Amino acid sequence: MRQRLEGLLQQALTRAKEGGALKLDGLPPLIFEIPRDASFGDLASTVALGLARSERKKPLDIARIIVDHFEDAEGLLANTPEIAGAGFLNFRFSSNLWKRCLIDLERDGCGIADIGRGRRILVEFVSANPTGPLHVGHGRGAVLGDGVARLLDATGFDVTREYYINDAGKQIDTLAASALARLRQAWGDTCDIPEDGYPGEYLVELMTEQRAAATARIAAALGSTPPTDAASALELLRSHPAVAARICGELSAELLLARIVDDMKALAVEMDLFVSERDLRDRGVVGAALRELETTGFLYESDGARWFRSTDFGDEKDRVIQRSDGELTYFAADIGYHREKLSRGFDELIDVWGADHHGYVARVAAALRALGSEADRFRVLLVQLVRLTRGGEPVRMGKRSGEFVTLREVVDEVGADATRFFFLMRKGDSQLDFDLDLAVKQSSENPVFYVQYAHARICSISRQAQKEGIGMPAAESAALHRLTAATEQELIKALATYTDTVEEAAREREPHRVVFYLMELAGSFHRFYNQERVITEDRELSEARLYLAHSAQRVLRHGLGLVGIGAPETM
RNA sequence: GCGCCAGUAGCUCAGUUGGAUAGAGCAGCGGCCUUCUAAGCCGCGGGUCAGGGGUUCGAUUCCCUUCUGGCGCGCCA
Repeated sequence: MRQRLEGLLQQALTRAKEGGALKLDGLPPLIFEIPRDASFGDLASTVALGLARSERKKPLDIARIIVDHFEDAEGLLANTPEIAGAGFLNFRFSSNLWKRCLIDLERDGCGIADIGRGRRILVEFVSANPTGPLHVGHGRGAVLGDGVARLLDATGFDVTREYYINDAGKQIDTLAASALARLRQAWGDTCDIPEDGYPGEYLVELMTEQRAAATARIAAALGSTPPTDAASALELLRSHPAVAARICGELSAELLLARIVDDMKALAVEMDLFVSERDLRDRGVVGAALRELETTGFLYESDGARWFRSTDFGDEKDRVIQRSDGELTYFAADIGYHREKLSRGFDELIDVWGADHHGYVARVAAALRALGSEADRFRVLLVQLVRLTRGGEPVRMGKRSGEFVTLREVVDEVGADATRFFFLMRKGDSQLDFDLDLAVKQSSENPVFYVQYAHARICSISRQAQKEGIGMPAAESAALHRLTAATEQELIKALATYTDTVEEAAREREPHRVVFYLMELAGSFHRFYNQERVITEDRELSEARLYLAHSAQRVLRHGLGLVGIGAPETM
């Protein structure tokens, strides 16, 4: 919608400049906004207000100049732009222009602009350690990352979705020790899991289930025959704890990752790539990154450790990348990983992290700068943790206690659509209260149904129309000028802002804007539906309304697809 | 103590790179189905945009400050 008007306004400014009426040193931003009050027109621009200072003229005078140079050869506007208030330019659309807006929606992808132009973006998200099932917080990150990826995809970016597997380091060691203890327990041993191990029930189930397979794998690694009774199995596990732990760690990480993948799939989230930390280390990626930093002089030794000079790029303090005991830090691995991302030729890197890691942003950004990347090629989207409540009572979560409501439980309870919708109803960096009782209800309080219902209603109208032999008119021949009722006008306007909304959401990487738009569009449709009948005796009017309803259906389906939610034909 | 994010209606939250009279959902009250799906629609009430100062034609939006909440500040991951 904005796009349609931008050209005209730009031309007026150019003419004014050529005629010497305006100086226009730089390209002024053409800011359009939808006026709150319909009496101010359909679209307003504040460009005259913005130019006041640089032109050293009164906003009203500038507005006058712009209007004087304004030409509308195609009759897109209902009248010449009005000047109002301090210098607003108010534009009122002609039915001709509204029609074009609706026709635009018929193009591929609803006519959304190609703002990406094929730029390659890597979106890394979830990346949960394979040490347990996903919890609700992971789910929010998964849905946000996936939503951003879908948005970028729809706006012409070449998107890759990636999951980084932390399958090396301490957490995996802890998992290995915990899994081994559970395996021994499964054979009847009375041993405890380690002090700060993973106490969750899922590991008990997993290792009980995998008792024979895990033990056989350990035996195979040791070159011995698989034990058949509990006594010899325990004998094997006790006499070779290191090998047993390693195998237990590998096996459980493998199976837990498979479970994570399955949990994401249940939420309609799928990755293009999985990158293993261990694999990166084995390939020498981390070492290469550190050597590069060494060569370029960003590393130094102090107190027996090696530090990265992250303060050179705005971090609060320098960070250790190799401890005095020779062990590389987690940060070192992350530097390697991000350098490897750059080496794959992406134009931009997006990481979705839990907000509790925000202190980490500056150092990774610093590392990327040190490796030669521009500052704006890396962006972190932070997701606040989810506060889960049930019956008003907060549900305690956390791997420490081993008791938490898993993402899978929530999805099984309320469905993928509602779960995604709830997660995307809030801005990523604001806290989210997820009321399970509310989400389970599947009643009118649950807004996802409100939007889906609008879509299903339109499908129902289509079926009815078909039954009565009323066909969809071609866009050009539809009598859209007959759609003059207030609810019809409101619906047309809502539809016309769709592409603007999507483009804005993509630019800001904020899928929640699409969700809010869909709720508003659904509201506009429901009001229209209640006010006017689509199928009437008046053939021409019926077809025009049918065309309008179909436009709404197309946008609803597209928008729901953008946030990964189904568009049901019946409910 | 320092840093990041937040504070908007009873509750949960939007608020379009600073714009015109600050919005939605839920909760509360009252209406609307012989007609395309009532999981819907219409109406009513509800605010010191946490407080204070500054920047300017104009501030919920930007800057400073105070208060409150969450998180982060390790040779942990």
